[in-house]
Amino acid sequence: MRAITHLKSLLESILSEMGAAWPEKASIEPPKDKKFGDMACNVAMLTAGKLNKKPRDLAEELRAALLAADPSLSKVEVAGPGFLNVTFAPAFWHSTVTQILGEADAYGKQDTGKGRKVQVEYVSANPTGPLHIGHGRGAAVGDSLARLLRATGHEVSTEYYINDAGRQMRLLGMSIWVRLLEVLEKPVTYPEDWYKGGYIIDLAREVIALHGPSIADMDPEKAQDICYEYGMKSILDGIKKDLAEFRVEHQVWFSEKSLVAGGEVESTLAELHEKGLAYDQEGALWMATSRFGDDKDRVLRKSTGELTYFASDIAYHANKYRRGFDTVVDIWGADHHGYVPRMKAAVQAMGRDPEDLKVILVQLVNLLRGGEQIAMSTRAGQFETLADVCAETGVDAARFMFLSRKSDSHLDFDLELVKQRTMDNPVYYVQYAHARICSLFAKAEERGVAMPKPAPELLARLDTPEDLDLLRMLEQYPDTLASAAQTMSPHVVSFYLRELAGLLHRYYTAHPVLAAPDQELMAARMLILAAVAQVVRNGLDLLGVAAPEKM
RNA sequence: GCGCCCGUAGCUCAGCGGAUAGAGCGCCGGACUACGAAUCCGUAGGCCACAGGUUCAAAUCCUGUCGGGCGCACCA
Repeated sequence: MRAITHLKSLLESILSEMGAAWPEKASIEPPKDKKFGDMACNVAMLTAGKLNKKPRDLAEELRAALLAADPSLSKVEVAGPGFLNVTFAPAFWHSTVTQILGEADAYGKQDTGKGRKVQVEYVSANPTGPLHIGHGRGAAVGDSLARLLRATGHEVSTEYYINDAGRQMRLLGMSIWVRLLEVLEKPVTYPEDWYKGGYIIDLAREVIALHGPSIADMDPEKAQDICYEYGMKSILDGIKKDLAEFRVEHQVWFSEKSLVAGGEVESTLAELHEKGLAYDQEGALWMATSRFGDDKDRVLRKSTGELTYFASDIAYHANKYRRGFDTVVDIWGADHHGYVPRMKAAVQAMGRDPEDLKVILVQLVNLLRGGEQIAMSTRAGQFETLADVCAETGVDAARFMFLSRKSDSHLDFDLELVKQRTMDNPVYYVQYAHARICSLFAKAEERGVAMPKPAPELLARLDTPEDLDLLRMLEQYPDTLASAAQTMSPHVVSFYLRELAGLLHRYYTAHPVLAAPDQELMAARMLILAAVAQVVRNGLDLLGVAAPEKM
């Protein structure tokens, strides 16, 4: 981070003296190949035209100016069509160790969000059954994203929307009721589309235990209400427990019912009417979403008089903005992608920029065991639920797996692989890096070696290629965090950690620490390892994965 | 039929305007009388689905084709 911002400000001031501004598209980034130095910049190619110069000539001028401006640049070269390849003096990199150890848990945090209020709504599964593994992925992504946004200076609130009104809930009540009658050996007529899972039978038994068998003789509608109330509460409790177990916290649990009861849906519809964005046709109430780029208009209230989910979703989002959020992030299953245009339309109808709503689509998870696909359909396979999966693989492994892919690509989740404690399984590779360092420090303590204080003379001993690779990587951590937050992609962090862990393991085999040739070198190496451990810890924390000291 | 996402090493995936396309696994061959071998080192493996275009520069952007997934209800 420092390297980039530092270089950029140098170049900006040089360019402004030449009468050119920093072009938006200009980039400063570590080149793929180390032989091109620490940082490569393409600004000469992009501004040469404006200054009426050849890219390489401009690059040469910038090179000279850079070297004159800052002694911490040890080398600047012009390469290829006009790249500036910059190398920093080792002391520059050494100082990142001091910075990391000084900032500790705060290293990498930044205020790019400038306190923007962001809400992340995720999971929000209908309380009609336990969470399955697909919800787990959404939970991991949402939770990690919230951590990422907090670490970059956003004011984040996390939320779970409970669909406790409408048809699905009636179906839940009916399903329990039907099972209840079965259990009591009463005549049953089966409704359409009911929930057939085994847990429904358990719920039915519990209702019987609570209210007695006489419930079967009650007015069915009343009985179903009881069933629904009990079932929803019980299932929701289960969901909360599973999420807590998965280290996922929602600060707000928002009830759809409360929205309806509070009249917010009606008032939202009235507002749309006033704005001329809602109209009646064929006995239904429609919203003119097609005016905002949707394929067609959508129904708000069916001709039966029933509200659609879309209607309450609009009211819900209006409510979110009323609460003062600048940006609202919704995390949905990818099968809902067709819903995005209408929701964006609704946001615009509220007079908002469609960008104020960010929808992250999470692809469904393909659950495997040893390469064989496990059916995820209604038939309750024994490892289908999130809780069961976590019990088998552990929370760390499951979370890391979920966060190690782009969220919009399909994910193969192989139970055999995820629970394996080998290097096939990246979570242990990363955790091992941390544990390795910790156990080294434990050994040092045994031998009465104290953790040294960072000092430039000491750090100057870190001069091998492995040292510099590691230092550069450590310095890159804040940049990684920034780009992960900016693109809302937690997987960027997990890729970074794997790479950092790789460098650490290589370092570890290449350079003895406690057995270093002299005391000073030992101290210097302890410092760089302490910095690595700190960054691994910070990164894993963003993923909600533990950094164990022993494994 | 229309729309969205995706086709990158044998497998699972990064990279999404920049310089010779990367990682892990798997294969093959090496490294413990050194701080944890849950590790490391090395070899092999690619016309980045295909065809056009835009650009000084394309895996990356645009168009089309082919293949895979998902949506297209007065369902959620």
